[in-house]
Amino acid sequence: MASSELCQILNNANANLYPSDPQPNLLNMMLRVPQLSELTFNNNNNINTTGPWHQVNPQSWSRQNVLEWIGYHVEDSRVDASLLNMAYCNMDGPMLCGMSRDDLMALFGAVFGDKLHHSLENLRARYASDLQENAVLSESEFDLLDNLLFPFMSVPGLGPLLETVVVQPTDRSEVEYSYLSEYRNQLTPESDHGYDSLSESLQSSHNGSLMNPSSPECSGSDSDPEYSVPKDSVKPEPVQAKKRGRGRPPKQAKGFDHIIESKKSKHAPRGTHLWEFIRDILIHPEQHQGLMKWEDRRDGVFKFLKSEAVAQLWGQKKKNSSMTYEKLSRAMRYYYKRDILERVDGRRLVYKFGKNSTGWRIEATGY
DNA sequence: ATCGAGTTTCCTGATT
DNA sequence: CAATCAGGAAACTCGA
Repeated sequence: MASSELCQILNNANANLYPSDPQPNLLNMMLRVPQLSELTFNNNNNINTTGPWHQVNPQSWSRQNVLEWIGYHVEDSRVDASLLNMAYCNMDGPMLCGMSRDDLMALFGAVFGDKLHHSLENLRARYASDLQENAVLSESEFDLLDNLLFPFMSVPGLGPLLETVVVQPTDRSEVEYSYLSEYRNQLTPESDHGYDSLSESLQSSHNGSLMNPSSPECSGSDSDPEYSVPKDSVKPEPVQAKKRGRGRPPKQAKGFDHIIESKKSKHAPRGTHLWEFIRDILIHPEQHQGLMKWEDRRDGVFKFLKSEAVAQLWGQKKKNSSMTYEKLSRAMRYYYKRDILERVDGRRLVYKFGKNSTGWRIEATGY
């Protein structure tokens, strides 16, 4: 997709959203249609950029920083990004900091808006008490961010957009289409109500608050474990038992090859290793209630509460409907050799993070 | 084209 | 008995 087309989409989306009726005060300031020049950034020449958002005081954030920050929380909260309107994201740090909790909740919905507000307050407090505005993050913090930021690209809608808007390398058209086609391929006849594509979702008209809790669209996304485990969407009887996914081919063809197009994304996204997936479930318990729990938070000992559900989630993430705890646990056991996990003897479903795993420690997660 | 990493799948046997 | 653990072997994808 050419950048001009993207700009067109954004402009159309905003024109649809805000035809003529002027909005009051602060909101009004934000409803200006973003111009391409404001939304594109050169890789080597970060106009509008002051640095990574997590290293800069929110008061000094550029528009790009704000976009990245929102994108981070979209992924973190498993929000269906196709419902986000980019116009709401079109603000810089000072403007963002001028918004009240109510403003954010009005724009982003009660739950997500509140989360954004909470995050913003934390960041502001941190920088208020820390004069080193551009302090370098610890290794573990960087590691965590590195792992958490990359999954943007797997957020329906926002992923491709952020790739274009935020990263803007020389040619992303293939990547964008790869992502979009992947999302489409994930849709099944039963579940085909969440989103169609970035452009369609952006061009559709959402009135009022952009997050509508009652909307069925709010309850599912690719990385949205509890809400969209495709219990009944597994397609039986593949037309043809062709090679699929990683690993030794199953004896009996399973899965939904005919749904997933053979041409997959060339990228193996970072931050998608099994242990990272497990870690992220553990450090975001509010989003994965009852799946896993810490046995000893300090020492990194954790337990599977719903082993098969976690396996299903992992399978969902890897687009492998035949994943089981049996197989997942085999992969877990391979981590012992690499000191990513340590053995916990005599306790079923209990594992412990090893010295080569990162990002789970309290000081790194804040949880 | 090749290789290594990181799984995925299957399997057998042991343990809880 | 079912679920889980252990770990070997082979197959596979992806990125380098």
